[in-house]
Amino acid sequence: MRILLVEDEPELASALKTALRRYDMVVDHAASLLEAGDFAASENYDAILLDRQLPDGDGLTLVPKIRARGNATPVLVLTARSDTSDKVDGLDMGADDYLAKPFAFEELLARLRALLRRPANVQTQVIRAGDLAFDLGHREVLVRGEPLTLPRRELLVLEALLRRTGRMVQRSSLMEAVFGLDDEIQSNALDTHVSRLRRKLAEADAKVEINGVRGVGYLLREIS
Amino acid sequence: MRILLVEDEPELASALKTALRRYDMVVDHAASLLEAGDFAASENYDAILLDRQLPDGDGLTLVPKIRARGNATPVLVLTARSDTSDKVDGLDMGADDYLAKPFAFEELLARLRALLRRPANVQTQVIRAGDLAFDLGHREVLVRGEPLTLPRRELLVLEALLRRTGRMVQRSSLMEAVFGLDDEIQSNALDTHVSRLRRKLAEADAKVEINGVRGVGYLLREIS
DNA sequence: TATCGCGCAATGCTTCTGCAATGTTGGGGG
DNA sequence: CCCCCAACATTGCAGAAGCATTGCGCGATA
Repeated sequence: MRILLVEDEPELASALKTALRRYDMVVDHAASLLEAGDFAASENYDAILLDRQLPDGDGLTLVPKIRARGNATPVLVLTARSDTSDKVDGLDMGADDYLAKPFAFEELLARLRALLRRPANVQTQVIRAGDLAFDLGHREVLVRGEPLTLPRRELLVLEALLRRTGRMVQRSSLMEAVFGLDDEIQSNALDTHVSRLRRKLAEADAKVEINGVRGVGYLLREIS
Repeated sequence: MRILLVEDEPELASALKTALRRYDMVVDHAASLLEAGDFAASENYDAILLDRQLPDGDGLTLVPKIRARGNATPVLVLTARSDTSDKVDGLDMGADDYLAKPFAFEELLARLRALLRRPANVQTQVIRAGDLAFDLGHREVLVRGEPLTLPRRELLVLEALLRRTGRMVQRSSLMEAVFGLDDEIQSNALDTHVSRLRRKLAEADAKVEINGVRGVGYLLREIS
């Protein structure tokens, strides 16, 4: 899951980023309207967290702009103002939800999950392959019922591959799933994670294997 | 956005169609399993809404069928039955999400959006010939649903030929497609790649064959 | 502060790929 | 009608490019 966080206050931004990371989200941070527009145009996000008060204008104006580009990414607006008229404004302009500051992080997360349609209490989606079961909602990997704990980046790699079990995942697409924009990667970090993941899958005897395809990417397949 | 709606109950079908149109989706409607199979084979859809109870059988059986043809279109299953075992069945057969009737239209739409938002499920162009399916976007070749991994140059040869299945491709045009303008090739490298590709296509029994035409170039034909 | 995750870089290895040598085919001229 | 040459087919090989693996150190986390 990839989130665009638009928030100019550095302290809050950094706190949110850290908190969201803990839920295995890849977070890109934009501190201004301008930056946010660029980010939203160039990447695919699963949701946008949007502050209204930004140095270069009202965050809300971003919404019709990206909607006009045919982008339906759910937007959750954060704001200090909380009267009803503000809320109506926000929703009218195409935002999907509205949260007044100050807020409890729990509530933010709950609303975010609702936007992403991953309510924790409802039956969550599980992807299976080989003896693996990846519970997308609980961010948990089971091998024949036994939990397999994986570090964040490896989990993201596995998720991206599992979503296309048996089929190619381009290298670029994997990079997008695993790294945010400000993770400046200039090495074979992805290969590293794949390698470590491979070892763990083999050790757990998960009955899946990750094949690399030179010049294209990776694919995960079930083995008997 | 192009949706295939598979639903035999006329009233519900028509209501859904109208509702989805309102969200700028192009909806094709199939009322039977047979019809659905034809539609899915001949068009590229961004998602399929699939009812299970159809006059000529269980809608779910459609899923493995289209997957076997190398079609990865996300499928959202609609059903009256809603016990957990049914859901697991559905997801195991390759469906992407599951929604029990009766449902709120809002929820259907949200789940549909969620499916379409997954970057992995962005519909890319697929060229078919014989038992081959070349997914241009993912740079992947499937033979009857099984991935066939090919090195870059052979992939380029195949792509160029597939784009003109059954018609001549001039040698010079192939050269350009495979080596680009920068590579200075001064050998029979192209012939080499064609040869290696031929062997792999034969081994995979892809039901296509590459014919050379002296002095002109190559063409790819389907064989029975 | 001890642990763990993570990016990085060095190393070794696999696979690709251009090339050339050799085999095969086909068509036009003698 | 047959031969010969040119064009294509196939295969082994070696250089190169890309990938896999591993140890290391820094920095984040608890």
